[in-house]
Amino acid sequence: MAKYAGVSVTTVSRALNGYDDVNEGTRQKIQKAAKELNYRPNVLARSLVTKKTRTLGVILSDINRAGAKDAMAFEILCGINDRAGELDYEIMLFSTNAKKQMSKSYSDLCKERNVDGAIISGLRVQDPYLQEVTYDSNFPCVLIDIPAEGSCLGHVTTDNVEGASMAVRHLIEQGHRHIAMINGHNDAAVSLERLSGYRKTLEKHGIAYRPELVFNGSFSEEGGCEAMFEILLHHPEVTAVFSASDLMVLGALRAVERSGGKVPETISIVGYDDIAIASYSSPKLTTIRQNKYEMGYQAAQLLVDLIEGRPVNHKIMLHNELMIRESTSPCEKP
Amino acid sequence: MAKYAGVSVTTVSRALNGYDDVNEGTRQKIQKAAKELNYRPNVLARSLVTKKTRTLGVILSDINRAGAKDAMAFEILCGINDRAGELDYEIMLFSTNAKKQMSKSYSDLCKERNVDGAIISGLRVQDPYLQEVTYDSNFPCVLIDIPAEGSCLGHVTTDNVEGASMAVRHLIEQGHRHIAMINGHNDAAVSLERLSGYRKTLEKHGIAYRPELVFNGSFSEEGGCEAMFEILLHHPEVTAVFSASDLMVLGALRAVERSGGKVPETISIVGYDDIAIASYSSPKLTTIRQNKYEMGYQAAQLLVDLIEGRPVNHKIMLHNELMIRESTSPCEKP
DNA sequence: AAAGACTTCCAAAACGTTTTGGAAGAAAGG
DNA sequence: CCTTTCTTCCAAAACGTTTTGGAAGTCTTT
Repeated sequence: MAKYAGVSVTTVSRALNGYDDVNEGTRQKIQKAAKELNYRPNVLARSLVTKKTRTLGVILSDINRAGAKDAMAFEILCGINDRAGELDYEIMLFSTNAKKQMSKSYSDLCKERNVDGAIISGLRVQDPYLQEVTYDSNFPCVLIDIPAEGSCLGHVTTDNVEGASMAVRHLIEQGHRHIAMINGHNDAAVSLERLSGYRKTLEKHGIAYRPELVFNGSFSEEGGCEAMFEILLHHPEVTAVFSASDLMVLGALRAVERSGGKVPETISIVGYDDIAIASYSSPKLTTIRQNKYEMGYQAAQLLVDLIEGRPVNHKIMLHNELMIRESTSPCEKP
Repeated sequence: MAKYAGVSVTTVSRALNGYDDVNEGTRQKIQKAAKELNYRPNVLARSLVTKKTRTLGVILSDINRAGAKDAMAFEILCGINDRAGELDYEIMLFSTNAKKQMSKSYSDLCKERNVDGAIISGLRVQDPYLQEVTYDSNFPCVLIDIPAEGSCLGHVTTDNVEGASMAVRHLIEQGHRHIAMINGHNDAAVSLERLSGYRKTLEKHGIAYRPELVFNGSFSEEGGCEAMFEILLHHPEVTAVFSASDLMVLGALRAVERSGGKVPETISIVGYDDIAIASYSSPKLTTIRQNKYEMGYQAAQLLVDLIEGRPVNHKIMLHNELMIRESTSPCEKP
């Protein structure tokens, strides 16, 4: 390329990168040559010297066969992808199968592949690999729904306390007084926050918080189903349920149906997330809508800001929205 | 690292890469040093000389906000991700926003980022960028649902003729004789194949193929809704519809409901894809299940085989499966 | 003891860029 | 005409590996 244009490689580099110590005529000549040869600078070589790859690592633990139902991870990914594209960054998706998990941690992956930073979602709060990544305090990292502090760390989440509040307030406004909760697992920050919102709102409206009405549904359809059976069996006074995820509601729906009940007539349910299925199921789910796309979009923006050393707000909290559909109705018990 | 271990960089490289011209004692010493320093070889530098990045480019046109409903792209991605992980390849996701689309084509992206090969899905058959990638006949490339031939090209698809046949045969067996079809757009190979299967099966059972009963729903919910209105309005004799995608069925369902009909009582519908929503909608969709995960999985395997120069079957065709659920029933018109 | 065959190591080149520190020539100022 | 200051270019170093082509030492064979 340099020979073809009749100049040194230095000049090619400086011409193409817009430095001003190159004659406009020469620049033209070089650009013409570049076009003729369909020349693309080799990013590997460039990155080797600049130490920048313009690549974002993305670690999404729930990229797997099962995750397709609630396409949460996918929507987040779409947001990341769009913003990264706009900012001219590429995305490297890190898988981590069981085999590799042992030998190569995420931080090794990031280091080896030289990504400029990483977005992490879906990991349990206690995940050892999470610690590893975030303790290397010089590696820019944005966590989704996982609290963290550090100069190179970012945190994107939604207001789960507010979300849970809206859900429970909606049920209370419909006249419900005995409201159970199906929660996820305790290794998720969002579970604790949603529980707190549930409790706070109950108490604010003069309803005693009863721990025995909170069940663990481990964020799965199966878990939601089992939890709902528990509720129906042991707590017949319950007329409404707040679930920490729509997927668990889908399971709960099955439990209600099998026990001869009907949603929302015999029991009202409000979910969380607003997954795609929520507006097509029967009944359509009343739920708290999280803007997953926006979470990804903001995460990408935050990460790039972090990488490029701009001052940032380390924590971004998005608002949720109550979507009233068909799975809730006024309480009919006196 | 080399100094720390007291040997040359050459020896470090050869020791860590398992060459046999290094003394076992030295190897141990080097491995110990590597562990102590938490040394990871720089993939950029390595790739610069080996010309291999162990990275797969993935170009999924429908990675966007709208694509979340039918998470087809996502399931394919999961399959790719899993197999790539097993084979120790990483994945680079290529976004291509409108702005970039003009200046940088996919093949430029692939070349610049030095991926070893690419998997392409969701592009229209006529896409100019597609031509570009596939005409560079030395770049390993696997296309999903896009036919192509070439020594470095692979093609993964499902048997769409068979799938459409199963759908239509199911309707015929239920006694339906007037069967319309809602097809996608003509820039998708699968549309043509499914149409062919529809037509063939009709004729095989002595039912005349009527082109005016085939509508374009452009693979969208909205398109499916409009197509269904057309059918209801202008072809009251139709008692069953075969749709080339579940998403279009979702739209069609709305049209039927708004016109006062009922699925499957007044009209039977069978869809295609078996998206997640299909088994939760009301009624649950009878549909042709495509194993999207497997498509991605196979595509990744095929691409790696191509990259590593193994002999391959350039075309992989997966079978589909008829999922009978609630959107079809025996024909009630005489 | 010399020659040959192994074993074990390394220096140097190469990969394709960016960056650094000038150099050569032209223009400007005295 | 001699300095000084721009303008425009380039040679060389650097990035961190792998690969190539030996070199030194050791062991075997004659």
